[in-house]
Amino acid sequence: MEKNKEVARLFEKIADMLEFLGDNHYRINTYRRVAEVLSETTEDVEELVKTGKIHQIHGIGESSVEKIKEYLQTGTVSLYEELRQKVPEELLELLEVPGLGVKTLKLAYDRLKVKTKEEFIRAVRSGQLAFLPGMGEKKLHNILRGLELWEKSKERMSLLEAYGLSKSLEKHLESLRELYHNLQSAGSLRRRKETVGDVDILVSANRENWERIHKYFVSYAGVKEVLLHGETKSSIITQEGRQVDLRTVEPHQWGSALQYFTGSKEHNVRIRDIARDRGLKLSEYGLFNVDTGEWVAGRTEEEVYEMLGMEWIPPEIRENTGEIELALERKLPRLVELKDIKGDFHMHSNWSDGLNSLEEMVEACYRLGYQYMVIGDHSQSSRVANGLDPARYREQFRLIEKLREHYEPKGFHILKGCEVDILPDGSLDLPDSLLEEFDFVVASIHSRFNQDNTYRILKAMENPFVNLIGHPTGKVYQSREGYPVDMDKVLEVAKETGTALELNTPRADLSPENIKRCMELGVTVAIVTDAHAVSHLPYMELGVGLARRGWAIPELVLNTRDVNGIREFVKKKRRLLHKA
DNA sequence: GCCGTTTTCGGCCCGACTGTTTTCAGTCG
Repeated sequence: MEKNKEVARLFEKIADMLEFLGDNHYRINTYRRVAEVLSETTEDVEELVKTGKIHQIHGIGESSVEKIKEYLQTGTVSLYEELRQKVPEELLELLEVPGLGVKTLKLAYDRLKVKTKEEFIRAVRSGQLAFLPGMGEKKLHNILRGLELWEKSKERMSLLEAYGLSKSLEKHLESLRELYHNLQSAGSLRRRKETVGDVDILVSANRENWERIHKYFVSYAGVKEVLLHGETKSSIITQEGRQVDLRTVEPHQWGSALQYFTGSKEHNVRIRDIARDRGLKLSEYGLFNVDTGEWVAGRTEEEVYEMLGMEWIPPEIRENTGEIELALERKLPRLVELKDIKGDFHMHSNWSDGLNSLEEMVEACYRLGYQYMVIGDHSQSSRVANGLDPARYREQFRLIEKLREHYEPKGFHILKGCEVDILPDGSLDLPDSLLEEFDFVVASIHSRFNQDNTYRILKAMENPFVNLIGHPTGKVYQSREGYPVDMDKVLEVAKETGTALELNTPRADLSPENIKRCMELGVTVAIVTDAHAVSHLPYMELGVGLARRGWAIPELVLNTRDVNGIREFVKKKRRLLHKA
């Protein structure tokens, strides 16, 4: 799928360049749309061209197909080459900076003759930019802050990016399957941290195969630079500037190495202390008797923890925040697992701002083995997201009812739902008379992110038809801090009203601390993917990991209930609030 | 540039928010 990303990146660049030149924005938007479709599709672009299926994809027209073909044949597109002559390509990379747009870059280019990222940053820091029309003190300050955020975000990647990258490399290594015993990503990715520095892939194999494995690893298509190429360790930098390390160990070292490279550092320091107290020494090569130097354990992680007198500890909670004490007493709670998950509550179709049709989303959820799904397209006030008005929801109901005839007999349930906007005054974007007809309602804030929004959330939870508060803190990783919100009050009212709080996987906006508090107070959490395409649905695995970091137990995770349990959850709140 | 049960032209990307302004421009979702 590297080719899909390459072509998508190229179309994205063309769009940016056209925008810089002030081209027709509908045309620009088309290029962006093609890029999006290509990067989200699950099929290989070369295959799509070969079979001619590319012509059937909505949003990709004749002109785009020609450019894709040209790229696949020649490695570039003539329009792109032409644009490069007219546009300072490197400068446009700064469009990633929050608060910086094409107009500001153009202004600096025209007036200050700024052509590179370096030159632009220098112009901002030296105050030169301030002399340009429309540039006040605050604007300059915001650009500086944006630059800081941008530079910081380049240091670490989001969990989603790291996950995608590791999957891609795992797939690459898959063709050597007969050469190794085990393969797994370790480090903060395995611990499901919100941000990941670099991806660590660990492989156990017989020593004679190591050389071939490393050689093949560095031949990955997305490599920009090979930092290190050895027999036990190799490091590459990808086109996106991300580092991936590969380490090889012998099969009998697998468990101790996985334990060692998973961390966290704090957890491992404590674990090694415990080993020392028992006359043992723990390293990535195994657990050894200090006196005799004899190898004691290391084949599996379970074996290592067992020899240290404790039960196996899930990677997501290895932070030395109490998990070791509980493991020694063998009193760790059973955390929620992917296999407990019976459905997803928040996703979009192309009825609003999703990429795939409702039919495609339904089929994909069915194939994931879920028992149910909730479609949750945006409501009318989200105009950019093509939100639905009551009439279109009712039209969607009819389609859902039709699809049910096919899926219900298979034991798969399609629940009518929506993601209704919580308006500035805390009221909802849809009338109660319509909300009542949904099987499940998600309510979210999509405006006024800079103010305290506690009152809006509380008011929405008081509505008997609202079952889940979408992305309750408003945080979006690396681009938005989230609005101030009084979590104590939100948790209290969530508990009182029987409303669940959303752990939104791509945003990672319910922190492990907040999830822990939900667990302590008995507030139900729902893990959702907020999928805008079929390809996003498997992120559930990461959502479960994020929940586990907050020590989430199955009893308080809504997705572990069966469809009757969900209907009961909805009914219970309606009964409770109607009485009041 | 793409699309079409209003179909080969004309509509699609609108409105909030912020900041620099005195009536508007840039960014973002």
